[in-house]
Amino acid sequence: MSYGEPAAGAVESGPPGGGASSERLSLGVAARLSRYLQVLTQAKKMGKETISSQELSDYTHVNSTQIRRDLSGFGKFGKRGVGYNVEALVSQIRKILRTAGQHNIALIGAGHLGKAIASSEIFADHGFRVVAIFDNDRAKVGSQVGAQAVRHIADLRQVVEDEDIVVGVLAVPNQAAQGLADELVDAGVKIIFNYSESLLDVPPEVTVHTSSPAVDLLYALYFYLT
Amino acid sequence: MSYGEPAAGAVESGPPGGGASSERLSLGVAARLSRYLQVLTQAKKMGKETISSQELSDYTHVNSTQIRRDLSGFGKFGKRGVGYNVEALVSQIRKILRTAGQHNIALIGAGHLGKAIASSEIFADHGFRVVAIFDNDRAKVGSQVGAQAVRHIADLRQVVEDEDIVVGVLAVPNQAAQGLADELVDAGVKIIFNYSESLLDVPPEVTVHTSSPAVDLLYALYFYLT
DNA sequence: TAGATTGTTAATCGATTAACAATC
DNA sequence: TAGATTGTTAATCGATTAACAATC
Repeated sequence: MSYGEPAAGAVESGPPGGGASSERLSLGVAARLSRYLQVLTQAKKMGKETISSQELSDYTHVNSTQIRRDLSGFGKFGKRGVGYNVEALVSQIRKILRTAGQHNIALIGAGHLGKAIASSEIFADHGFRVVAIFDNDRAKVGSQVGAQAVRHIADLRQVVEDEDIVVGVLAVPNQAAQGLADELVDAGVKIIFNYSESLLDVPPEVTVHTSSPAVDLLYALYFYLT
Repeated sequence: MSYGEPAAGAVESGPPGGGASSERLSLGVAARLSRYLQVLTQAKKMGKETISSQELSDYTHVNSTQIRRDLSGFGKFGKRGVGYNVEALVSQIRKILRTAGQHNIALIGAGHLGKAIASSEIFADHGFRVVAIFDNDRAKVGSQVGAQAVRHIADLRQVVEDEDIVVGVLAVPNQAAQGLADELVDAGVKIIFNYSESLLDVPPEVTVHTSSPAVDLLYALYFYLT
Protein backbone atom coordinates (compact mmCIF):
# COMPACT_ATOMS: atom_id res chain seq x y z
CA MET A 1 0.00 0.00 0.00
CA SER A 2 2.95 2.32 0.39
CA TYR A 3 5.66 1.78 -2.12
CA GLY A 4 7.30 4.81 -3.57
CA GLU A 5 9.32 5.91 -0.56
CA PRO A 6 12.75 5.76 -2.20
CA ALA A 7 13.81 8.93 -3.91
CA ALA A 8 13.38 8.92 -7.65
CA GLY A 9 16.12 8.29 -10.10
CA ALA A 10 19.30 9.24 -8.33
CA VAL A 11 20.69 5.84 -7.57
CA GLU A 12 24.47 5.48 -7.39
CA SER A 13 24.09 3.57 -10.64
CA GLY A 14 26.71 0.87 -10.81
CA PRO A 15 28.98 0.45 -13.81
CA PRO A 16 27.14 0.17 -17.13
CA GLY A 17 27.88 -3.53 -17.03
CA GLY A 18 24.67 -4.15 -15.18
CA GLY A 19 24.84 -3.47 -11.48
CA ALA A 20 21.79 -4.50 -9.52
CA SER A 21 20.95 -1.13 -8.04
CA SER A 22 19.11 -1.91 -4.85
CA GLU A 23 16.70 1.02 -4.64
CA ARG A 24 13.23 0.52 -5.88
CA LEU A 25 12.06 3.07 -8.43
CA SER A 26 9.21 5.37 -7.50
CA LEU A 27 5.88 4.62 -9.13
CA GLY A 28 6.14 7.67 -11.34
CA VAL A 29 9.63 6.95 -12.61
CA ALA A 30 8.81 3.32 -13.36
CA ALA A 31 5.69 4.32 -15.26
CA ARG A 32 7.51 6.91 -17.33
CA LEU A 33 10.44 4.65 -18.12
CA SER A 34 7.98 2.05 -19.38
CA ARG A 35 6.45 4.60 -21.69
CA TYR A 36 9.81 5.72 -23.03
CA LEU A 37 10.56 2.10 -23.70
CA GLN A 38 7.47 1.67 -25.82
CA VAL A 39 8.29 4.65 -28.00
CA LEU A 40 11.93 3.61 -28.29
CA THR A 41 10.97 0.07 -29.27
CA GLN A 42 8.80 1.40 -32.03
CA ALA A 43 11.37 3.97 -33.11
CA LYS A 44 13.94 1.21 -33.38
CA LYS A 45 11.59 -0.80 -35.58
CA MET A 46 11.25 2.18 -37.86
CA GLY A 47 15.03 2.28 -38.24
CA LYS A 48 15.59 5.41 -36.20
CA GLU A 49 19.12 5.50 -34.77
CA THR A 50 19.02 8.48 -32.44
CA ILE A 51 16.22 10.34 -30.72
CA SER A 52 16.15 13.59 -28.78
CA SER A 53 14.39 14.21 -25.50
CA GLN A 54 12.11 16.59 -27.40
CA GLU A 55 11.00 13.86 -29.81
CA LEU A 56 10.38 11.50 -26.92
CA SER A 57 8.37 14.28 -25.32
CA ASP A 58 6.22 14.73 -28.43
CA TYR A 59 5.24 11.06 -28.41
CA THR A 60 4.83 10.51 -24.68
CA HIS A 61 3.48 13.93 -23.62
CA VAL A 62 6.10 13.99 -20.86
CA ASN A 63 8.07 17.20 -20.52
CA SER A 64 11.50 16.94 -22.18
CA THR A 65 13.36 18.19 -19.11
CA GLN A 66 11.64 15.53 -17.07
CA ILE A 67 12.81 12.90 -19.54
CA ARG A 68 16.43 14.03 -19.41
CA ARG A 69 16.20 14.14 -15.64
CA ASP A 70 14.74 10.65 -15.41
CA LEU A 71 17.46 9.22 -17.62
CA SER A 72 20.40 11.12 -16.19
CA GLY A 73 19.67 9.62 -12.79
CA PHE A 74 21.03 6.33 -14.08
CA GLY A 75 23.94 7.40 -16.23
CA LYS A 76 24.95 9.67 -19.09
CA PHE A 77 23.20 7.95 -21.93
CA GLY A 78 22.91 10.88 -24.32
CA LYS A 79 25.26 12.82 -26.55
CA ARG A 80 24.97 16.60 -26.42
CA GLY A 81 23.93 18.06 -29.71
CA VAL A 82 22.86 14.65 -30.97
CA GLY A 83 20.43 12.90 -28.67
CA TYR A 84 20.16 9.34 -27.41
CA ASN A 85 21.12 6.20 -29.29
CA VAL A 86 17.82 4.36 -29.62
CA GLU A 87 19.14 0.84 -29.38
CA ALA A 88 21.46 1.55 -26.45
CA LEU A 89 18.71 3.36 -24.56
CA VAL A 90 16.30 0.47 -25.01
CA SER A 91 18.71 -1.92 -23.34
CA GLN A 92 19.58 0.55 -20.60
CA ILE A 93 15.94 1.02 -19.66
CA ARG A 94 15.27 -2.70 -19.83
CA LYS A 95 18.14 -3.15 -17.42
CA ILE A 96 16.84 -0.47 -15.08
CA LEU A 97 13.36 -1.99 -15.10
CA ARG A 98 14.89 -5.42 -14.66
CA THR A 99 12.48 -6.75 -17.25
CA ALA A 100 15.09 -7.58 -19.82
CA GLY A 101 14.16 -11.25 -19.98
CA GLN A 102 11.26 -13.16 -21.44
CA HIS A 103 8.06 -13.47 -19.46
CA ASN A 104 5.45 -16.07 -20.09
CA ILE A 105 1.81 -15.06 -19.98
CA ALA A 106 -1.46 -16.95 -20.11
CA LEU A 107 -4.32 -15.59 -22.14
CA ILE A 108 -7.86 -16.40 -21.02
CA GLY A 109 -10.55 -16.07 -23.66
CA ALA A 110 -10.46 -17.05 -27.31
CA GLY A 111 -13.09 -14.62 -28.57
CA HIS A 112 -12.49 -11.63 -30.80
CA LEU A 113 -10.40 -9.85 -28.23
CA GLY A 114 -8.33 -12.91 -27.36
CA LYS A 115 -7.62 -13.49 -31.03
CA ALA A 116 -6.68 -9.86 -31.52
CA ILE A 117 -4.22 -10.02 -28.63
CA ALA A 118 -2.74 -13.35 -29.66
CA SER A 119 -2.09 -12.21 -33.20
CA SER A 120 -0.69 -8.80 -32.31
CA GLU A 121 2.93 -8.05 -31.58
CA ILE A 122 2.04 -5.68 -28.82
CA PHE A 123 3.12 -8.03 -26.07
CA ALA A 124 5.82 -9.87 -27.98
CA ASP A 125 7.67 -6.64 -28.64
CA HIS A 126 8.19 -6.19 -24.95
CA GLY A 127 9.36 -9.65 -24.10
CA PHE A 128 6.00 -11.15 -23.20
CA ARG A 129 5.22 -14.47 -24.78
CA VAL A 130 1.70 -15.86 -24.87
CA VAL A 131 2.45 -19.49 -24.06
CA ALA A 132 -1.12 -20.68 -23.68
CA ILE A 133 -4.66 -19.65 -24.55
CA PHE A 134 -7.60 -20.93 -22.52
CA ASP A 135 -11.32 -20.91 -22.95
CA ASN A 136 -14.12 -22.55 -21.03
CA ASP A 137 -16.09 -23.24 -24.21
CA ARG A 138 -15.30 -26.82 -25.22
CA ALA A 139 -16.29 -25.98 -28.78
CA LYS A 140 -13.31 -23.66 -29.05
CA VAL A 141 -10.82 -25.99 -27.43
CA GLY A 142 -8.33 -27.34 -29.95
CA SER A 143 -8.83 -24.61 -32.52
CA GLN A 144 -5.76 -22.69 -33.55
CA VAL A 145 -5.32 -19.06 -32.41
CA GLY A 146 -2.08 -17.39 -33.36
CA ALA A 147 0.68 -19.87 -32.67
CA GLN A 148 -1.29 -21.77 -30.04
CA ALA A 149 -4.06 -24.32 -29.83
CA VAL A 150 -6.82 -23.28 -27.44
CA ARG A 151 -6.86 -25.33 -24.23
CA HIS A 152 -9.62 -25.88 -21.75
CA ILE A 153 -9.52 -23.85 -18.58
CA ALA A 154 -9.19 -27.05 -16.57
CA ASP A 155 -5.56 -27.27 -17.69
CA LEU A 156 -4.76 -23.84 -16.33
CA ARG A 157 -3.17 -24.82 -13.04
CA GLN A 158 -0.80 -27.31 -14.62
CA VAL A 159 0.32 -24.94 -17.35
CA VAL A 160 0.91 -22.06 -14.93
CA GLU A 161 3.13 -24.33 -12.90
CA ASP A 162 5.01 -25.86 -15.84
CA GLU A 163 5.62 -22.60 -17.64
CA ASP A 164 6.29 -20.46 -14.59
CA ILE A 165 3.55 -17.99 -15.48
CA VAL A 166 3.15 -14.87 -13.38
CA VAL A 167 0.81 -12.87 -15.60
CA GLY A 168 -2.70 -13.76 -16.72
CA VAL A 169 -4.58 -11.70 -19.30
CA LEU A 170 -8.37 -11.81 -19.01
CA ALA A 171 -10.10 -11.23 -22.33
CA VAL A 172 -13.56 -12.50 -21.45
CA PRO A 173 -17.11 -11.14 -21.03
CA ASN A 174 -17.93 -9.26 -17.83
CA GLN A 175 -20.06 -11.95 -16.30
CA ALA A 176 -17.31 -14.57 -16.62
CA ALA A 177 -14.49 -12.37 -15.38
CA GLN A 178 -14.65 -12.88 -11.60
CA GLY A 179 -14.90 -16.65 -11.87
CA LEU A 180 -11.92 -16.85 -14.18
CA ALA A 181 -9.97 -14.39 -12.04
CA ASP A 182 -10.54 -16.80 -9.15
CA GLU A 183 -9.15 -19.62 -11.26
CA LEU A 184 -6.09 -17.56 -12.14
CA VAL A 185 -5.52 -16.79 -8.48
CA ASP A 186 -5.90 -20.44 -7.51
CA ALA A 187 -3.45 -21.42 -10.20
CA GLY A 188 -0.86 -19.07 -8.70
CA VAL A 189 -0.85 -16.10 -11.07
CA LYS A 190 0.28 -12.86 -9.39
CA ILE A 191 -0.69 -10.20 -11.90
CA ILE A 192 -4.03 -10.10 -13.68
CA PHE A 193 -4.53 -7.87 -16.65
CA ASN A 194 -8.27 -7.33 -16.88
CA TYR A 195 -9.81 -6.41 -20.21
CA SER A 196 -13.34 -6.72 -18.92
CA GLU A 197 -15.10 -4.01 -17.03
CA SER A 198 -15.79 -6.11 -13.97
CA LEU A 199 -14.46 -5.01 -10.62
CA LEU A 200 -12.41 -8.00 -9.59
CA ASP A 201 -11.96 -9.07 -5.99
CA VAL A 202 -8.64 -10.80 -5.42
CA PRO A 203 -6.41 -11.51 -2.44
CA PRO A 204 -3.90 -8.81 -1.48
CA GLU A 205 -0.88 -10.57 -2.97
CA VAL A 206 -2.42 -10.38 -6.44
CA THR A 207 -2.43 -7.18 -8.47
CA VAL A 208 -5.22 -6.33 -10.91
CA HIS A 209 -4.74 -3.88 -13.74
CA THR A 210 -7.92 -2.99 -15.53
CA SER A 211 -7.77 -1.75 -19.09
CA SER A 212 -9.86 1.37 -19.46
CA PRO A 213 -9.96 2.86 -22.93
CA ALA A 214 -13.21 4.65 -22.21
CA VAL A 215 -11.65 6.34 -19.20
CA ASP A 216 -8.75 7.52 -21.30
CA LEU A 217 -11.19 8.84 -23.86
CA LEU A 218 -13.26 10.71 -21.29
CA TYR A 219 -10.10 12.30 -20.06
CA ALA A 220 -8.94 13.28 -23.54
CA LEU A 221 -12.39 14.62 -24.31
CA TYR A 222 -12.41 16.79 -21.21
CA PHE A 223 -9.35 18.63 -22.42
CA TYR A 224 -10.76 18.93 -25.89
CA LEU A 225 -14.04 20.36 -24.68
CA THR A 226 -12.56 22.90 -22.28
CA MET B 1 1.81 22.09 -24.23
CA SER B 2 1.21 23.60 -20.83
CA TYR B 3 -2.20 22.97 -19.45
CA GLY B 4 -2.54 22.23 -15.80
CA GLU B 5 -1.87 25.67 -14.40
CA PRO B 6 -5.17 26.12 -12.54
CA ALA B 7 -5.21 24.86 -9.00
CA ALA B 8 -6.75 21.46 -8.53
CA GLY B 9 -10.23 20.84 -7.28
CA ALA B 10 -11.01 23.84 -5.15
CA VAL B 11 -13.39 25.62 -7.45
CA GLU B 12 -16.10 27.77 -5.89
CA SER B 13 -18.48 25.08 -7.13
CA GLY B 14 -21.77 26.62 -8.08
CA PRO B 15 -25.06 25.27 -6.79
CA PRO B 16 -25.55 21.53 -7.33
CA GLY B 17 -27.89 22.45 -10.15
CA GLY B 18 -25.01 22.47 -12.55
CA GLY B 19 -23.09 25.70 -12.65
CA ALA B 20 -20.47 25.90 -15.34
CA SER B 21 -17.42 26.30 -13.15
CA SER B 22 -14.96 28.12 -15.30
CA GLU B 23 -11.69 26.67 -14.01
CA ARG B 24 -10.15 23.87 -15.92
CA LEU B 25 -9.30 20.81 -13.89
CA SER B 26 -5.66 19.86 -13.50
CA LEU B 27 -4.52 16.86 -15.51
CA GLY B 28 -4.24 14.75 -12.38
CA VAL B 29 -7.68 15.56 -11.05
CA ALA B 30 -9.34 14.93 -14.40
CA ALA B 31 -7.56 11.58 -14.75
CA ARG B 32 -8.54 10.45 -11.28
CA LEU B 33 -12.16 11.56 -11.62
CA SER B 34 -12.39 9.54 -14.82
CA ARG B 35 -11.14 6.48 -12.98
CA TYR B 36 -13.60 6.94 -10.13
CA LEU B 37 -16.31 7.18 -12.72
CA GLN B 38 -15.41 3.86 -14.25
CA VAL B 39 -15.54 2.07 -10.91
CA LEU B 40 -18.77 3.81 -9.95
CA THR B 41 -20.39 2.93 -13.26
CA GLN B 42 -19.56 -0.71 -12.72
CA ALA B 43 -20.59 -0.63 -9.05
CA LYS B 44 -23.93 0.82 -10.12
CA LYS B 45 -24.41 -2.01 -12.59
CA MET B 46 -23.80 -4.48 -9.80
CA GLY B 47 -26.56 -2.88 -7.79
CA LYS B 48 -24.35 -1.22 -5.20
CA GLU B 49 -26.06 1.80 -3.64
CA THR B 50 -23.31 3.36 -1.57
CA ILE B 51 -19.55 3.16 -1.68
CA SER B 52 -16.87 4.38 0.72
CA SER B 53 -13.70 6.19 -0.21
CA GLN B 54 -11.83 3.12 1.05
CA GLU B 55 -13.63 0.83 -1.40
CA LEU B 56 -12.97 3.25 -4.23
CA SER B 57 -9.35 3.24 -3.14
CA ASP B 58 -9.15 -0.56 -3.27
CA TYR B 59 -10.33 -0.61 -6.86
CA THR B 60 -8.46 2.40 -8.20
CA HIS B 61 -5.25 2.22 -6.15
CA VAL B 62 -5.70 5.90 -5.31
CA ASN B 63 -5.26 6.82 -1.65
CA SER B 64 -8.62 7.21 0.10
CA THR B 65 -7.77 10.62 1.54
CA GLN B 66 -6.91 11.76 -1.94
CA ILE B 67 -10.30 10.59 -3.16
CA ARG B 68 -12.19 12.43 -0.44
CA ARG B 69 -10.11 15.49 -1.13
CA ASP B 70 -10.76 15.35 -4.87
CA LEU B 71 -14.49 15.04 -4.34
CA SER B 72 -14.89 17.55 -1.54
CA GLY B 73 -13.43 20.21 -3.78
CA PHE B 74 -16.73 20.22 -5.68
CA GLY B 75 -19.29 19.77 -2.94
CA LYS B 76 -20.24 17.60 0.01
CA PHE B 77 -21.30 14.49 -1.82
CA GLY B 78 -20.79 11.96 0.98
CA LYS B 79 -22.56 11.06 4.19
CA ARG B 80 -20.36 10.57 7.24
CA GLY B 81 -20.50 7.06 8.57
CA VAL B 82 -22.13 5.87 5.34
CA GLY B 83 -20.17 6.77 2.24
CA TYR B 84 -21.17 8.10 -1.15
CA ASN B 85 -24.38 7.38 -3.02
CA VAL B 86 -23.18 5.63 -6.16
CA GLU B 87 -25.78 6.93 -8.56
CA ALA B 88 -25.58 10.51 -7.32
CA LEU B 89 -21.80 10.49 -7.47
CA VAL B 90 -21.82 9.22 -11.05
CA SER B 91 -23.90 12.15 -12.18
CA GLN B 92 -21.89 14.64 -10.15
CA ILE B 93 -18.63 13.50 -11.72
CA ARG B 94 -20.15 13.45 -15.19
CA LYS B 95 -21.20 17.02 -14.58
CA ILE B 96 -17.74 18.02 -13.35
CA LEU B 97 -16.09 16.42 -16.36
CA ARG B 98 -18.70 17.98 -18.59
CA THR B 99 -18.97 14.72 -20.46
CA ALA B 100 -22.51 13.97 -19.44
CA GLY B 101 -23.80 13.84 -23.00
CA GLN B 102 -23.48 11.34 -25.78
CA HIS B 103 -20.43 11.43 -27.99
CA ASN B 104 -20.25 9.85 -31.40
CA ILE B 105 -17.13 7.95 -32.36
CA ALA B 106 -15.88 6.39 -35.57
CA LEU B 107 -14.17 3.03 -35.46
CA ILE B 108 -11.57 2.26 -38.10
CA GLY B 109 -10.82 -1.41 -38.70
CA ALA B 110 -13.20 -4.35 -38.84
CA GLY B 111 -10.73 -7.05 -37.86
CA HIS B 112 -10.72 -9.00 -34.60
CA LEU B 113 -9.99 -5.96 -32.50
CA GLY B 114 -12.58 -3.80 -34.24
CA LYS B 115 -15.19 -6.48 -33.73
CA ALA B 116 -14.25 -6.85 -30.08
CA ILE B 117 -14.61 -3.12 -29.52
CA ALA B 118 -17.87 -2.84 -31.43
CA SER B 119 -19.49 -5.63 -29.49
CA SER B 120 -18.28 -4.56 -26.06
CA GLU B 121 -20.07 -2.17 -23.76
CA ILE B 122 -16.85 -0.58 -22.68
CA PHE B 123 -17.46 2.59 -24.63
CA ALA B 124 -21.24 2.58 -24.51
CA ASP B 125 -21.21 2.57 -20.72
CA HIS B 126 -19.50 5.93 -20.75
CA GLY B 127 -21.67 7.65 -23.28
CA PHE B 128 -19.65 6.89 -26.37
CA ARG B 129 -21.59 5.56 -29.31
CA VAL B 130 -19.88 3.85 -32.21
CA VAL B 131 -21.86 5.36 -35.08
CA ALA B 132 -19.79 3.98 -37.92
CA ILE B 133 -17.21 1.30 -38.65
CA PHE B 134 -14.82 1.66 -41.54
CA ASP B 135 -12.42 -0.62 -43.32
CA ASN B 136 -10.34 -0.24 -46.43
CA ASP B 137 -10.90 -3.84 -47.43
CA ARG B 138 -13.80 -3.86 -49.90
CA ALA B 139 -14.44 -7.50 -49.05
CA LYS B 140 -15.47 -6.48 -45.55
CA VAL B 141 -17.60 -3.54 -46.59
CA GLY B 142 -21.28 -4.24 -46.07
CA SER B 143 -20.80 -7.00 -43.51
CA GLN B 144 -22.48 -6.52 -40.18
CA VAL B 145 -20.37 -5.79 -37.08
CA GLY B 146 -22.24 -5.14 -33.88
CA ALA B 147 -25.10 -2.82 -34.75
CA GLN B 148 -23.40 -1.38 -37.81
CA ALA B 149 -22.67 -2.31 -41.39
CA VAL B 150 -19.02 -1.82 -42.31
CA ARG B 151 -18.45 1.11 -44.63
CA HIS B 152 -15.57 1.90 -46.91
CA ILE B 153 -13.02 4.36 -45.70
CA ALA B 154 -13.88 6.64 -48.62
CA ASP B 155 -17.09 7.59 -46.80
CA LEU B 156 -15.23 8.74 -43.72
CA ARG B 157 -15.20 12.46 -44.34
CA GLN B 158 -18.91 12.63 -45.03
CA VAL B 159 -19.85 10.62 -41.95
CA VAL B 160 -17.58 12.62 -39.65
CA GLU B 161 -19.29 15.75 -40.84
CA ASP B 162 -22.84 14.40 -40.69
CA GLU B 163 -22.49 12.80 -37.28
CA ASP B 164 -20.36 15.47 -35.69
CA ILE B 165 -17.62 13.02 -34.79
CA VAL B 166 -14.69 14.21 -32.70
CA VAL B 167 -13.12 10.89 -31.76
CA GLY B 168 -11.67 8.24 -34.07
CA VAL B 169 -10.58 4.84 -32.79
CA LEU B 170 -7.85 3.16 -34.81
CA ALA B 171 -7.99 -0.62 -34.60
CA VAL B 172 -5.79 -1.49 -37.54
CA PRO B 173 -2.39 -3.12 -38.22
CA ASN B 174 0.74 -1.07 -37.60
CA GLN B 175 1.61 -0.54 -41.21
CA ALA B 176 -1.82 0.91 -42.03
CA ALA B 177 -2.06 3.15 -38.98
CA GLN B 178 -0.33 6.33 -40.15
CA GLY B 179 -2.23 6.44 -43.44
CA LEU B 180 -5.55 6.03 -41.73
CA ALA B 181 -4.60 8.56 -39.06
CA ASP B 182 -4.00 11.00 -41.89
CA GLU B 183 -7.47 10.25 -43.22
CA LEU B 184 -9.00 10.84 -39.80
CA VAL B 185 -7.17 14.15 -39.51
CA ASP B 186 -8.31 15.19 -42.99
CA ALA B 187 -11.86 14.30 -42.10
CA GLY B 188 -11.72 16.63 -39.10
CA VAL B 189 -11.37 14.28 -36.15
CA LYS B 190 -9.67 15.88 -33.14
CA ILE B 191 -8.87 12.92 -30.89
CA ILE B 192 -7.35 9.68 -32.16
CA PHE B 193 -7.35 6.65 -29.97
CA ASN B 194 -4.56 4.47 -31.33
CA TYR B 195 -4.67 0.72 -30.71
CA SER B 196 -1.72 0.06 -32.98
CA GLU B 197 1.85 0.41 -31.87
CA SER B 198 2.76 2.92 -34.55
CA LEU B 199 4.07 6.31 -33.55
CA LEU B 200 1.60 8.61 -35.27
CA ASP B 201 2.53 12.01 -36.58
CA VAL B 202 -0.40 14.42 -36.52
CA PRO B 203 -0.84 18.19 -36.56
CA PRO B 204 -0.74 19.96 -33.18
CA GLU B 205 -4.51 20.47 -32.93
CA VAL B 206 -5.06 16.70 -32.90
CA THR B 207 -4.40 14.57 -29.81
CA VAL B 208 -3.22 10.97 -30.04
CA HIS B 209 -3.71 8.53 -27.21
CA THR B 210 -1.91 5.27 -27.70
CA SER B 211 -3.15 2.17 -25.94
CA SER B 212 -0.27 0.40 -24.28
CA PRO B 213 -1.17 -2.78 -22.44
CA ALA B 214 2.40 -4.05 -22.65
CA VAL B 215 3.66 -0.91 -20.99
CA ASP B 216 1.19 -1.35 -18.16
CA LEU B 217 2.32 -4.93 -17.78
CA LEU B 218 5.99 -4.02 -17.69
CA TYR B 219 5.20 -1.57 -14.98
CA ALA B 220 3.19 -4.05 -12.93
CA LEU B 221 5.90 -6.62 -13.38
CA TYR B 222 8.56 -4.27 -12.09
CA PHE B 223 6.76 -3.95 -8.79
CA TYR B 224 6.17 -7.65 -8.62
CA LEU B 225 9.82 -8.47 -9.27
CA THR B 226 11.25 -5.99 -6.80
C1' DT C 1 32.82 27.72 -35.60
C1' DA C 2 27.67 27.60 -35.10
C1' DG C 3 23.80 25.00 -33.90
C1' DA C 4 21.76 21.60 -31.24
C1' DT C 5 20.90 19.09 -27.29
C1' DT C 6 22.26 17.07 -22.98
C1' DG C 7 22.97 17.19 -17.89
C1' DT C 8 22.01 19.77 -13.82
C1' DT C 9 20.67 23.37 -10.73
C1' DA C 10 17.34 25.99 -8.24
C1' DA C 11 12.80 27.46 -7.53
C1' DT C 12 7.88 26.49 -7.60
C1' DC C 13 3.93 24.03 -7.52
C1' DG C 14 0.85 20.18 -6.90
C1' DA C 15 0.22 15.55 -4.89
C1' DT C 16 0.27 12.81 -1.01
C1' DT C 17 -0.48 11.53 3.58
C1' DA C 18 -1.54 11.29 8.62
C1' DA C 19 -4.44 12.84 11.78
C1' DC C 20 -8.66 14.11 13.70
C1' DA C 21 -12.87 16.72 14.59
C1' DA C 22 -17.46 16.57 12.77
C1' DT C 23 -21.41 13.93 12.11
C1' DC C 24 -24.27 10.36 10.06
C1' DT D 1 -24.80 5.56 22.18
C1' DA D 2 -21.00 3.32 19.47
C1' DG D 3 -19.00 2.64 15.12
C1' DA D 4 -17.96 4.21 10.74
C1' DT D 5 -16.67 7.42 7.48
C1' DT D 6 -16.55 12.03 5.67
C1' DG D 7 -14.44 16.68 5.21
C1' DT D 8 -10.43 19.39 6.18
C1' DT D 9 -6.09 20.89 8.02
C1' DA D 10 -1.19 21.03 8.12
C1' DA D 11 3.08 19.13 6.98
C1' DT D 12 6.01 16.66 3.74
C1' DC D 13 7.52 15.01 -0.34
C1' DG D 14 8.03 14.40 -5.25
C1' DA D 15 7.10 16.33 -9.86
C1' DT D 16 7.58 19.96 -12.85
C1' DT D 17 9.73 23.62 -15.13
C1' DA D 18 12.84 27.38 -16.74
C1' DA D 19 17.25 28.39 -17.44
C1' DC D 20 21.82 27.69 -18.78
C1' DA D 21 26.54 25.96 -18.82
C1' DA D 22 28.78 22.08 -20.90
C1' DT D 23 29.87 19.83 -24.99
C1' DC D 24 28.99 17.07 -29.09
